[in-house]
Amino acid sequence: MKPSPTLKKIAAQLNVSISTVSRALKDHPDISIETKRKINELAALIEYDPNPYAVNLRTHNNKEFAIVVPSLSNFFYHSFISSIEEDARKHGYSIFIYRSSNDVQIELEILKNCRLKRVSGVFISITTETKDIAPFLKLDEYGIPVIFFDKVPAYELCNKICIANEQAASLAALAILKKGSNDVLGIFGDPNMPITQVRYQTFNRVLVEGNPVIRLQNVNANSADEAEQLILTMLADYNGTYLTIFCMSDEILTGVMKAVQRKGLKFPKDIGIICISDGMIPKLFYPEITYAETSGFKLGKLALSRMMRCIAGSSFAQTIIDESCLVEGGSL
Amino acid sequence: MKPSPTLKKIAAQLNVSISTVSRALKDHPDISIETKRKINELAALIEYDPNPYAVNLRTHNNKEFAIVVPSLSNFFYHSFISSIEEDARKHGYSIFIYRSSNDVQIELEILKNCRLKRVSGVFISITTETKDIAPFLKLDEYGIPVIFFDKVPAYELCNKICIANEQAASLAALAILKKGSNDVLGIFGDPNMPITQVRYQTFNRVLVEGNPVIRLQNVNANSADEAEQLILTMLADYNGTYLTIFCMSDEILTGVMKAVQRKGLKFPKDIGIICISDGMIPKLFYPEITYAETSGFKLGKLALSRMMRCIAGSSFAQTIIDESCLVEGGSL
DNA sequence: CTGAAAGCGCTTACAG
DNA sequence: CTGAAAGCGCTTACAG
Repeated sequence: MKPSPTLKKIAAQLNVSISTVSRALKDHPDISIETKRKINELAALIEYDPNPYAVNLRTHNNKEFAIVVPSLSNFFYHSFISSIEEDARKHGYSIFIYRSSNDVQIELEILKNCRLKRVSGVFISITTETKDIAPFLKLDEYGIPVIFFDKVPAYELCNKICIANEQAASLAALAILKKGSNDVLGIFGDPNMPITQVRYQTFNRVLVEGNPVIRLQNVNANSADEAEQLILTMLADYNGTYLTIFCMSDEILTGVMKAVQRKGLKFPKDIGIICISDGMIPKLFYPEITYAETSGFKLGKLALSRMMRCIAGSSFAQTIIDESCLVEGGSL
Repeated sequence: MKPSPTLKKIAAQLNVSISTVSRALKDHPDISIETKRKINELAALIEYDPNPYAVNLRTHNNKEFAIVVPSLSNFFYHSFISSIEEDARKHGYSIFIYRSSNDVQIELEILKNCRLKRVSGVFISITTETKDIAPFLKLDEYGIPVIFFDKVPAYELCNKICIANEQAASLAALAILKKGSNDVLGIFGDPNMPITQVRYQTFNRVLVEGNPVIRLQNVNANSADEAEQLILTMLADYNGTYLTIFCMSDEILTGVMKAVQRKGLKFPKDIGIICISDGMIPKLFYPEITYAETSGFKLGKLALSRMMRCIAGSSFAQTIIDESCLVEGGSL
């Protein structure tokens, strides 16, 4: 195991003090040009680079962000991570990835880890069970900014970057109204999750406001498989051309598409489909599925720029809502 | 910004030396039970945790792995990352994520970063342009084990965890032979990539060995869109029931499925499809696509266990090839 | 323009 | 059983 070059070694070789080497390498104005030249030359030659642990011990400044998500097998989070990574690298930051597995206990451990490592900032999508805001405030006390994204706490005095759930649900409802569909089936995820509630309420409200006599039915499914079974059962005798299905998420869509394909239904002829999605799954089908977009990528950009402002000193808590938009496929 | 608790503060409050506190907290046998009790109590109370930067400066042991991949928008890498993260956390390790964007220059920067941070180990899937093995050997000189996975260098004296490309291609070919198909279209990615070459050669060899009079055509596509256009053109007049298509990757499959859906072809009746995949995309369709499995998840498990052995002192270079297996859908 | 010294928070060989 | 001291590799206020 090769020892790393240090200031000490450079100093010894050039018969100057460690202080001088340190200053020369950071281009301190006090040091003479000639000394700087000599030192920089040798440093380049032996590939000196400061030990970040020693630096951090003095300056408390590493360049590391942590991203904490409930799950890693999720396209939305991937594009968020991907988006952050891209910009972070440009700013010289490295990224820690942590997964809470939607477990509050693990989440706490991770937060502690972030605190111990004195990361420069934390991006987190909290678990569905997270009620206690204290551990986050604690990070703040240690000067570590926390940016919540996607799944955010109700607590107001914090930085949140959210998907426009209401807008997305509303856009989907409006698209259905515009299409003139009179029979609508809404399929939603876990009814206890705030995101489900918001999407459910908005979708229903907009739809009924727009068409008071619409025939609207809503169901819940906790997995793609459940959604598939539900649709198969509900459409057992279906051979019409009138129904429009709204899928709250990619997971639901996946199950619904399985059922629709199994029954050999064609859209938009036999059945209409619209969903809220990041866009990856909808584009796998032909015709592509029409969706209201929730972009992890755009969310990442917003989150990072908010983070950089926090690091620059802004202590102002802010909630930013990313705009959604309708992406038309041929499924409606 | 709250100052962190330190050994010094504990020592001062209890009128003992810093050394004693340090030893007590790590349950050193020298320290009396009573002293340990007092110290541990106070430490727990003020939530003391050692500063990892100070520890590292002394012990050169952080618990951090880096994962470097060419791209983050890739299901295979995600399941690899997800797999590593899971086990790493259990061992107390944190994960840095780096993306090279398939750019050698960025890859070099990342490797340097890993060296400076003295990570405990690096998992890397190299860029298609990476020729120079020196930067990796350098990490090794600094005592940082490198585990290559998926895209690995030709160089022999290193640890590689590979997908069973030959086996997967062979399994796909055998499945087609078993099915008795006489007309086969193989669609492959970038012909300059070793992975393409291996899959191409094996697939063709096994198929022709098994059925010397088989009608076999091969084409290349560099993207899903290109694959879609290719198929649309080639199948412009197709209305038979004889063709079987082999897709080398998820990306190719995505394009092919677009075309197949567009033309309204049913499998397995009108057309047969088989691919090499991690399994996510094939399961979105009905019937599900039959595929030879390449599991990022299993690869991750293998890579991590190899890494742990390297850290434990094994300097033995080893190439491990993950087994593939055929997952039957209804597309063949 | 340069250096000696203190200190960041820890660990550990040495001494008692 | 406990402590003083050296040192990991750096930065920076102070002195000259």
